[in-house]
Amino acid sequence: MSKNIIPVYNPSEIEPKWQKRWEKDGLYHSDIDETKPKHYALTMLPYPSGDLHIGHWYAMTPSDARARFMRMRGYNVLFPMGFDAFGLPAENAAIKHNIHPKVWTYRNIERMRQQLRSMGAMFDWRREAISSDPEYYRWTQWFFIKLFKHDLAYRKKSPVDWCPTCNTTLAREQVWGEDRHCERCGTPVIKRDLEQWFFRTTRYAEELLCYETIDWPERVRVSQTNWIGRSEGATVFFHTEHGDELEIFTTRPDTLWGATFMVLAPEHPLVSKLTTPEQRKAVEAYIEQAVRQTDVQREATDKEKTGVFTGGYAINPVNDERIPVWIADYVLMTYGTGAIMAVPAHDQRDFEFARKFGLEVRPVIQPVDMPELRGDEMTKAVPEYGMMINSGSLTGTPGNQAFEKTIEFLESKKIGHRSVNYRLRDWLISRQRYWGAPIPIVYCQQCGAVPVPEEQLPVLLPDDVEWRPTGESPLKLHPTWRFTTCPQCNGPAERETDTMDTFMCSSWYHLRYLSPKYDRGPFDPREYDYWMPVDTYTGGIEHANMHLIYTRFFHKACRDMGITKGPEPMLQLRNQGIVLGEDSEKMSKSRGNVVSPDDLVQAYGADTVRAYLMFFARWELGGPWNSSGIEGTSRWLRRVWTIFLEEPEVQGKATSDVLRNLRRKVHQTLRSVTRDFEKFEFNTIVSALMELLNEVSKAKQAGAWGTTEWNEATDIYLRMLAPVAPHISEEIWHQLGKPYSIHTQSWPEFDAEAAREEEVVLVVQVNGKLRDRITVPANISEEDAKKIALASENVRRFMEDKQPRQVIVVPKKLVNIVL
RNA sequence: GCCGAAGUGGCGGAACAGGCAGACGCGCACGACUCAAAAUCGUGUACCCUCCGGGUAUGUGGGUUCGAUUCCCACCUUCGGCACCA
Repeated sequence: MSKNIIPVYNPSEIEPKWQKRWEKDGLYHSDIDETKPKHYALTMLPYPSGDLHIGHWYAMTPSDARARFMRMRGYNVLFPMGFDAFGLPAENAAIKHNIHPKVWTYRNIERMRQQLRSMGAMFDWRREAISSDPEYYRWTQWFFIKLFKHDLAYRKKSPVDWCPTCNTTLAREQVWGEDRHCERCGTPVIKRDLEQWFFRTTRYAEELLCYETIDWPERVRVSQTNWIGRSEGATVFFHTEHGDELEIFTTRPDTLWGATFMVLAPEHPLVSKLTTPEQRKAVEAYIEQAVRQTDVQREATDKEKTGVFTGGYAINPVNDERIPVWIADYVLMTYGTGAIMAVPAHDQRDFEFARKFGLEVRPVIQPVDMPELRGDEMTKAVPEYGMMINSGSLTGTPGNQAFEKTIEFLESKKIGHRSVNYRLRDWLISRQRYWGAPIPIVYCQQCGAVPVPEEQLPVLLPDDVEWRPTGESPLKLHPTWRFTTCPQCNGPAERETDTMDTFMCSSWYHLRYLSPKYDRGPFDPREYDYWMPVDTYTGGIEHANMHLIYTRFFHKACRDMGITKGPEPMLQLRNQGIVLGEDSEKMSKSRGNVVSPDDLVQAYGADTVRAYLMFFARWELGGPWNSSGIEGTSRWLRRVWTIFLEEPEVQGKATSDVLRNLRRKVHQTLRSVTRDFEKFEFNTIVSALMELLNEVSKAKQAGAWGTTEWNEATDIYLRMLAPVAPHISEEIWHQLGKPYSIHTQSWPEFDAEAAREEEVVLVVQVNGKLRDRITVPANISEEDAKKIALASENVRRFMEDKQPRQVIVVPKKLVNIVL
C-alpha cells in the first residue's frame, strides 16, 4: 500500500509533451563550442520511401542513445538527420500512381519527419539536408565539375551493365549475385555499349586498401579489400606476327616459358587484325554468340570452355617462340588488358582449354615434392610454386626466388615490368533516369564536353517531364530543356541528359549537414574545421562495398583537390544487423511479416520500443522479431515508474547492510553500463539496468526510500536510463523536482570504493569439479583461502584422504585442489 | 570453390583477462491479491538418474591446460558476400 496516489505511466501523454518542450527549447541544437571536445555522430540517412521501417529504428535509436551518452560525458555532440531523396523508387511510384516524383518524395519526407520525431532522438533538425533540394544538388554538381577539372571524371564508351527493368545503367557494385541481377529490382542485367561518365576510383585503389587511421569492423575491411582485389604480378609485352604490341598481365611471370598459346577476350581490339581470312567466319560467329549471351551464361564458372583460333600468332618475348592466338569468353575485357598468356601446365583454366582444343601442355615448374611433371600425362594443372625448368637462363631457379628473378629478367631485357592489378573498376555514375542530379555538362559541336560554369549552378531539374521509361533519359524527351548555348563559345549546344548515381549524393551528405543553407560552398569551412571528421558512423553492412568505398574515394579525391582534410572521412564505423520478421524471414509486404514501428509506439510508447530494440539482440547481429518479448521491456519501464515515484509505507528503516549493498550495485552497474556504451553493447546495458532495478526494488521493500543512498541510486539510475529512454527519465526527473533537463546533466561519477566487494564467493573445486562454495572476505590471503578450502567438509569427502598434488588459488575466484 | 560471420535451455540472449555455464528478459508452472479476470506482486523453471546426493551438458571430434563457451587443429550446419579476376 502506498501513501501517495501517482498517475499511471502513460507514454502517449508524456512523450509528445517532452518532444515539444525539447523542440521549443532547442535542447538538441549543436553549435560550435571551442570549450568542449566535439563528437560528430552520424547515422546513415534514410531514403524517403514513405514509411519508417523497424529497421530504421533499429539503426537509429541505439545510435541516438550512444550520441546522448557522449553528450552526457561532456562532448559537444552533432547528430544530424536528412534524406537521400533522389532515386528510382520515386519514379517507379510516379509511373504506378501517376504522381510527380517530386511530389511523392516531399510528401514522404514530411511523413517520415513526423515518424522520426516520434523516436525522441536528439537530431538537430536545423541541420537537415535533402539531396534533391536544388541548394543541395547545386553542390553535388559542383563536386562533379571539380572532379572533371581534375581529370577524375571522364566519359567513355564501354560495355556497361544495363537493367532492362529500371531502364538504366548500373555501377558494378549495384550488380549482385551469381545471376548478376540488379540490386534494386532483381532483374538480371544485360550488357550495352554506351557512352557513360565514370569517376576514377581506380586511381585510389592502393590508398583505399589502407585502414590504419580508422577503427572499422574487420568484416568491412576484409570485404573492401576483396572488392578492391589487389594482385601483384608483371606486365609482359608480347607482339603479334605483324608487330602489334600485345600487353598481358600475369601473377605468375615464372611460368612465362610455359605459355603455349594466348587468349584474347572476344571484344579485344586486336582480334580483327589478328584473324586470318580462313578463320574469319568462325571468329565472327563466336564473337556474335558471346555478345548475345548474358553475362550470367557467359560467366558461369562450371561451363565448359569455349573458344576459337584466330589463325594469328604471337611471339613470346622470353624465348621468341611463335604461339597461336585464340579468343575465348573466359578472358574478360574488363580485367587486366583483356588478353592473357596461357600456361596450361600451371593454370587450371588454361589447362581445361588446352585439353579441349588439343594444345600443348608444357611444364616449366617442378615442385620439389612431386614426381616429374609430363605435359601429356597431367590430369590437372599444377599451380604450386617450384623450381623453374625448361626456362632458358632461369632454369634451376628455386621456387621461392622464381617470381622475383623473372621480374628482374623481364626488366633487364625491357620486355616487361613489375605491376599491380586491381579488380576494382572505375565508378560508373551515369543514370538514364529523371529523378537525380543532372550531370552539369554541355556538349558543343565546337568545344566538345564543356562543364557548366560554377556560377550557373545548379543545372535545375525541370518539373515538366515525361517520366515514363523508354530506355532513353527522360530529360532527352523534354522539348526545350536540353537545348542551350555553349558557355565557352556561345554557339548552339546540348545538355547532358543523364543524371548522377544517387551514391554521388550520399558521398558527401555528412559535409552538407555541417551547414545546409551555406551558399558560398558545399559547406562552411568553420563548421568543417570544428566538426570533421565524423567520429562515429553507424549503418547497415550492405553498404560495405558501395557507399563506404565511394565516400572514402570521394573524401580522398576532395582532399587532393584541396577541399577536405585528412586521410579519411569517418574514424569509427559500427554496423547493425537486420531485424527479421517473426518467421525469421526478411520483412516484406508480400510475406505479411512487416513490423510497424508506428503501431508499436502507439501500443507501448517510443521509450519501450527503443529499449526493446536495444535489448532483444546483439546489435551487430540483429535477428527475428519477437512480439511477446517487448512485454518485458514495457513491464520494466512501468516498474521504473512506480518504484521511483511511488512512496512506500516502509521508510528509513533499512539496515546499513542494505544501503551498502544498494550503493555497491549502483556503482557496479554504472561501471558496466559505461563500458557497454563505449563498446556499442546495447543489450547488456538494458539488462544491467533491469538487474539493478530488481535490487533497487528489494532495497525499497527493505526501507531504503528517503535515505541518502536511495536518493543517489535514483539520481544515477535516471541518468543512466536517459540515453535509452529519454522521455520517461525526463518525466520522473521532473516529478522528483530535479532541474530541467536530465539530458543536459553529466554522466554520473563512478565510485570505485562503493563498487568494491567486501566478500566474495570462493568456488572450491576438486580435480576441476565444483564441490563447495564458501563466502570469504574479498581480501583473503592465498594461504587462508587454501586452508579454508581444504577444511571444507564437502571437499574432504571427495579428497578421500589423499594428499593434494597441487592447489591452485585464483584470488577472489576459486581454489582448485588437484589430487 | 574462395572470403567472412555465427552455432549456448522451449525462445532471445549473458558470461569483461582461461576460473561458479545459462545473468537479464520472454514463455511456462505454482502461489498471493480478486466474486472473477486482467494488471500487479512473490516463488520456481538446462537435461538425466537411484532426486539424500550425484552425473551430463555451450554444433561434432581431437589437442593444450589443474581448469576451455573462451586458445589451437580438423570437420559439420546456417547465414551473408564474391566467383573463369589471369
